[in-house]
Amino acid sequence: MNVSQGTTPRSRRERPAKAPLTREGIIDVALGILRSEGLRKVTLRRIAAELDTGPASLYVYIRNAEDLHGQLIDAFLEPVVASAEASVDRPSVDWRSRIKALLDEYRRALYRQPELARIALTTQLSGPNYLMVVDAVLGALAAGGVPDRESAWAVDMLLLHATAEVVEHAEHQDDEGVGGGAAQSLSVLTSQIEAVDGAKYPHIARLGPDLLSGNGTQRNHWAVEALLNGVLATPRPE
Amino acid sequence: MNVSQGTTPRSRRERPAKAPLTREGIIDVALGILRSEGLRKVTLRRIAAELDTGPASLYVYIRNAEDLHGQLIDAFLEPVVASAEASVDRPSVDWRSRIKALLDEYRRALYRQPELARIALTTQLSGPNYLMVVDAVLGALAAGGVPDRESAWAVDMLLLHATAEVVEHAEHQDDEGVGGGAAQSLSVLTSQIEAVDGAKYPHIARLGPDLLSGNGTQRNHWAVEALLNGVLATPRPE
DNA sequence: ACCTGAACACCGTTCAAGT
DNA sequence: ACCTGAACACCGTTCAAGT
Repeated sequence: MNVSQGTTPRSRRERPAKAPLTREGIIDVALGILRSEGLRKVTLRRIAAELDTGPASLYVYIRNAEDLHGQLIDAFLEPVVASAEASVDRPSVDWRSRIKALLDEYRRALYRQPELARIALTTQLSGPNYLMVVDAVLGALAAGGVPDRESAWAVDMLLLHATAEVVEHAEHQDDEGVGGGAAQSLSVLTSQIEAVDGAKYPHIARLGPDLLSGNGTQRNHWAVEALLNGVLATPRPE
Repeated sequence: MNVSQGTTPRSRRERPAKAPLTREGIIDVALGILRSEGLRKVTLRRIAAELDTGPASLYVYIRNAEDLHGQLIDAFLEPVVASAEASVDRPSVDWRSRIKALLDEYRRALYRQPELARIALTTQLSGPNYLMVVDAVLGALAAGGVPDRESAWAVDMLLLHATAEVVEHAEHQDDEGVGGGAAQSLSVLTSQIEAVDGAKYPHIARLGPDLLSGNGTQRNHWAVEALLNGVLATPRPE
């Protein structure tokens, strides 16, 4: 039961405070809203309301809204770390497969909340889970015989590529029309490319719809493979 | 002179309409605000005010705010196209150098307005200038002997990497403290990495500050080199 | 068809005042 | 030191009503 029809005006003490007013409590509430309603609803006003206070109170614990959003990413990276730790126990697995699995898991985690991927790109990540992912990738690169000098720059490329891919290909939340959105935009894109002026854009016209071929996983596995081959073949200057 | 102290209330017809109420006029005004005050100020309300009307009027010509923001990118890509066309006239230049120059120019254009880079990542670009950049990269890849099948996927990787790099490394506009922001955050990062727990993150600890070595151009040229080597060495599956 | 005033339903952040 | 009410200065979008 517990259905309350008609809002009591100004009922300030309906429930006990869900969480204490601490940094952790604030992040907890933010994660709850994020999981149930998406990042767009994770606003300072909303969090404050959930904690039965005003938005001004949060500024004792957080610097600003972006600071808070950045904190949320690390929590979403937990499953990636879990799978990374599992893979360390099985070092027999090919190092390339290990990196691919790691990055697949990383992308999967971000796809769960693609708005976070955009934030991951702009804010400097330094949470424990993110560091663990970086460390795991470095470990696999070392196992594959990639020298440290090149690994140092390669890990950035690999994670940057994975993050950007999510940002680019995530469903730009439609709020409506759940099915077919991606498929439709693909067909729109295909006809756009087929209609391209061959005189102005000869190479696009020549390749045509093959520019859009393959699914996400296929393209990504090829991309990672190419990235690794390139890293192995390209010494860092001087 | 022309100093008007004290605002006349409701002075609706102070100046003649700056631009006609058309899609082009709207984009023109938006570009003006973008160049002089940054993307954050390019709001529908602000544009409408500049056109002496209300924000509701804009919805006859644009679908929504994101639609408008997407339109602005192509204008910023104009210098890239100019340099691309110049390089086509000098096909003697090494194809790798041509791609590097193209991507340098592309990144430079986005760095002028890094907020646009973020939008470039999320919205499906199909403006004439963007298509021209894609075509130029494809042309250079073909000149380098990269097979069409691989070029089709490689062009995406190259531009995705370039765009993401801008999003990641752009000064997160401080609104204050113009100088030293990047340098300071680098030193903060360096000390963070030096303080990392070697037991938990052995690989990060081993590489240490070398993870952050090199400047943007050095890292980017190496990244493009590695990307190209990888693309040349990695056939697309089946 | 095009345009608009006004409203709706919100934002993040600051600050003086309280405890 | 911590917390708050209230204000400041905004947003994008919708819609009934006008022309």
